[in-house]
Amino acid sequence: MPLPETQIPGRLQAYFSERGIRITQQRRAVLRVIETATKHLDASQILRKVQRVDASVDRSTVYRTLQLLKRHGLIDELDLMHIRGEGHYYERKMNREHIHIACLRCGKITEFVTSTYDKLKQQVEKDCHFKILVSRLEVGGYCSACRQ
Amino acid sequence: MPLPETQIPGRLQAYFSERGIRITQQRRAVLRVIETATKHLDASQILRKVQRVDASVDRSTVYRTLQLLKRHGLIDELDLMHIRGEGHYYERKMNREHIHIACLRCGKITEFVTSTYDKLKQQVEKDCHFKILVSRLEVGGYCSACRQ
DNA sequence: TTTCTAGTTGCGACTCGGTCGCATCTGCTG
DNA sequence: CAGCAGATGCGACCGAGTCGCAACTAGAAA
Repeated sequence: MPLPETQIPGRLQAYFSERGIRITQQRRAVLRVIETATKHLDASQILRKVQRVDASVDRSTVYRTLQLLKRHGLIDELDLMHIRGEGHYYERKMNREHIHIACLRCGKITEFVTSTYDKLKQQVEKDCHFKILVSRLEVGGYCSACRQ
Repeated sequence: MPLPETQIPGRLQAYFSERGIRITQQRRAVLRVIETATKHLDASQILRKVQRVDASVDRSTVYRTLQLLKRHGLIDELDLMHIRGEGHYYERKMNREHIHIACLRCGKITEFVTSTYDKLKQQVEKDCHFKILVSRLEVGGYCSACRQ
């Protein structure tokens, strides 16, 4: 019998409890929003979604949780070429790093995975004697629809 | 690995006068600072350097000039993995796009040019039917010195 | 050389993303 | 179930960047 959905700890929550990081109601809500997000969210969007579950959650709690996740390498921070505003977008860290392709006209974000990216990072590590922990490749331009 | 200084001084100003963009004392000072910079500067560093020449230049003039340069594709805007603060860094657009490698411990920024990067961008254009105008690849990790 | 004006500037007020200090509260372990 | 380290909410704060407006100026035209 599977547990009811609210009791299934997500991957992020599992990571927290394994490491003895305290899981609070507020954190659980933030993690849930990030885990179930279908697109890139910025901090204020995350806050709004969290507050639909628990209206008392504060901005700073969301920011602090995002910092925590970033420090543990569980989320990636994106700029998305500053298409809308100056803030950052967040997404769960995926198994495979991918390229973010942002259309400067319609604002659509596409993700693209290719082994060439992995090769490029390997080359940087070798040629520059550098240990890569995070990388971010963002591309801006016009998608095929907008070029018509 | 650092790029050679191949830029002819005054190119930005030349671009302006060719296009009939008004050249003011303030703009001249900002362009000069950007053209003679030996490292990546953020807006407030540019302002400080400009004010050493003309103390009356205002923040907003620097920001407006940076916007102008960005719009004309004459400078690149960098995040540099937010090593110090949230602001942006600027550099003259080079002939060849390069990767920015930021050491998360000592803060050193290295630039790296490779044809693999060009190939990767070509692949994105082809596979995603996307016209790339700007791209930004930033890498964070530990340099060889900091790993000792 | 002087005149004229569209474009630029300085200023101050503002927005917005993000941080911090502090009093209060709460997961968690014993 | 008690104790407390660590998390939260709140409000003040910070720094980056923007904007409206009156004053100024580069540079074309006379």
